[in-house]
Amino acid sequence: MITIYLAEDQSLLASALAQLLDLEDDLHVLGTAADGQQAWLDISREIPDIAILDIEMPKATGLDVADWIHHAGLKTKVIILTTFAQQAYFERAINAQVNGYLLKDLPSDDLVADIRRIQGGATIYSPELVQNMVTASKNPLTEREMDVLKAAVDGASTKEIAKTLYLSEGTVRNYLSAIFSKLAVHNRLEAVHFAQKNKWV
Amino acid sequence: MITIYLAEDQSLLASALAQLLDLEDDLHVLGTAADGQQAWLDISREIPDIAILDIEMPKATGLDVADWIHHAGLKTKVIILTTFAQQAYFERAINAQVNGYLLKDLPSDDLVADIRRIQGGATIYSPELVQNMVTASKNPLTEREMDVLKAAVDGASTKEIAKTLYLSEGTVRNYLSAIFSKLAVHNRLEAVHFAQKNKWV
DNA sequence: GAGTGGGCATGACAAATGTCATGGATATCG
DNA sequence: CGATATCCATGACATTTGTCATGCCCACTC
Repeated sequence: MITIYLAEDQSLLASALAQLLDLEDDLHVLGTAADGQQAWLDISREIPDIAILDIEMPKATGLDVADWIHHAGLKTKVIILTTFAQQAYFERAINAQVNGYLLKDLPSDDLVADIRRIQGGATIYSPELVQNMVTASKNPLTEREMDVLKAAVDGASTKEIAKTLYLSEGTVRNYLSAIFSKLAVHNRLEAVHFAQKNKWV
Repeated sequence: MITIYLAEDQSLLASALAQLLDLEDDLHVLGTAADGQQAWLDISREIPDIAILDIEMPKATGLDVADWIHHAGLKTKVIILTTFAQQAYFERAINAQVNGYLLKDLPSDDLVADIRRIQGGATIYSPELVQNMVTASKNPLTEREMDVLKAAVDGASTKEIAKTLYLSEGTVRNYLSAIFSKLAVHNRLEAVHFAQKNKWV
């Protein structure tokens, strides 16, 4: 019997999936949570065979929980189950040594099959993501440039950015100009769009 | 026996939900689709008792399909099932006279119960949304202002906007200024954020 | 150690953006 | 009808934003 813990903040999916998995003879859902904190509390106490974690959840993300499980040395195998193929997320998940990274864009039968294979020792990454890893546009911005860009996404003025980062206004404008140049755009709005599209922010 | 058609582009949720609903003695899932076009083709041919439609799908949204069902005068009852409580979506759904508007943030057992009640003639709107309808911020922008704002969201310069809308640059700047004033912001980036948050664009 | 390249920081200057006052057209109300 | 209000459109002006040349510091290479 494979014991499973499910953390997913969209109630409909969580409850549907929990019921469905429980119908399988060899699977048993120990519990579910709608936020990362609760998930970690339960997982660390019950030590399920498999933890299926959504990424975007209140209080703590699935990646946070994956880190904690990894650092605590639990035997629980971790499956990240998320909506989109986000490079940054994926890289972090690999570092946390998750056993599976699957997209919600797969049929539930496949998920069941993957759970069994992962329990058997396999590591399964969604093919789309592995492919992406090669082609994905690397972020060409320096750390400081990212600081400035992050400070600018919400529409803060040069003056405000300068104040929060303890820079002169000219410096802030210069960073932004460098960012535009690297991203091949010509104003903040376009730069923010670009960054958001690539999930840098 | 209540026949159901399910349109949902997230495969995992679609397949999980389909299996789950089918387990109920009095429910039967005729079919599923991952895009609006396919959903309409099937629904118009098979005329299920209930169509459960996600909103954001490829090719045609669930709201498009709801409109078509309404105008074709099918007996099929429509349930919109979506993630977030978006006022604009909700209003359009009401105009299409949908029989239910539910959020994915509810347990699957509740969904099953709501399906039965709707088949029995009830109309069920998510309480969050009805409440929102009262407090929701109405869009204070004029038609022309919206034109300008839409032209500006992708980072177009004043000159570009002026050209596409056949206005002088001064006029474009003036519209933007009026927009900022009405939205209580001070630059394009903030205005775009505001508009996107309220789903005006 | 000299030379090279990259990141960090700045100020001067040019270009784009935001604000304001104004005028015409149209609709509403007493 | 006149008074009032709203939307559309514009140009003048002030402010903010974007570009460029420059200098410093550090790491790497020859």
